[in-house]
Amino acid sequence: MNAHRFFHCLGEPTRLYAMLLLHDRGELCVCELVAALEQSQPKVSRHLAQLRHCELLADERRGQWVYYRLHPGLPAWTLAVLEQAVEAESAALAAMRQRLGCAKGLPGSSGRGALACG
Amino acid sequence: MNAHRFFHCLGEPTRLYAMLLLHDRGELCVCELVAALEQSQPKVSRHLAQLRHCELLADERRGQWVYYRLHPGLPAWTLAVLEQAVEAESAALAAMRQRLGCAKGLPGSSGRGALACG
DNA sequence: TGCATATATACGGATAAGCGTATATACTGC
DNA sequence: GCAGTATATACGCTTATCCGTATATATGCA
Repeated sequence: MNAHRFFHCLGEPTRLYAMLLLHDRGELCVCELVAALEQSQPKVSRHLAQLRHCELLADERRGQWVYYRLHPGLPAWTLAVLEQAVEAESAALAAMRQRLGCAKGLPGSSGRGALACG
Repeated sequence: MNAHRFFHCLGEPTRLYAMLLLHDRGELCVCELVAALEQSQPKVSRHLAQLRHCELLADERRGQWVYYRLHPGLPAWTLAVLEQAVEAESAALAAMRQRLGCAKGLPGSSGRGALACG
């Protein structure tokens, strides 16, 4: 894993936030990411594919859904970088977490802590 | 300082290595960076200007030379990221340090530890 | 089989990045 | 002023990046 390649991947907001969300939640399916990121499905899917090709993410199909997670082979320094980014982007991350909580009709969610959602 | 902007700046090898060298050495003039990075002067200068505009670097002219250093206003998390990158790029960094040591005819250097240079 | 949902990809076009070359600007010392 | 060194920028070009839209593929269920 090359440092400038890794940073290049994180240099685009949709990719960075997807990485941060997956670091935070362990795994998420594409439609959850689409909801949390508030971006179009093709756009999110394309960026996920790119992160997958760079081996920053791993995917697994489960029925109708494809779940993404951080690639298990990521070196420790990349995780340390992500944790710094979590700190730097805590506000944006909080908003995305809330959108995840509010996401309805997603696999396994019957309102996942969505008590405060309008 | 926005995380994806910062990562975007580090997503290009010349810029990343310039940042790492400056993190390592405190300050360097452009011709030292040109020597260490083994890239053309206009290329290095352009990337330094970009890092300056993004407020990742600060510059100071001293006579004929312009010295660059990490911008004093950089938030702590960016420095923590750079330190992770130092770890990831230690081999490349070692080679660049050696080229710096060997650089002759540079301001203030009469062969700065250049004993082992061919 | 046929339809709905989830996800991926192809296509075309706009914009941004990056580079080499040439040149401009700034400073030094004669 | 002039020559030499250091640095910055302009120009033209090529390639990469990113996006919306449309469509293809995969799965589940009636």
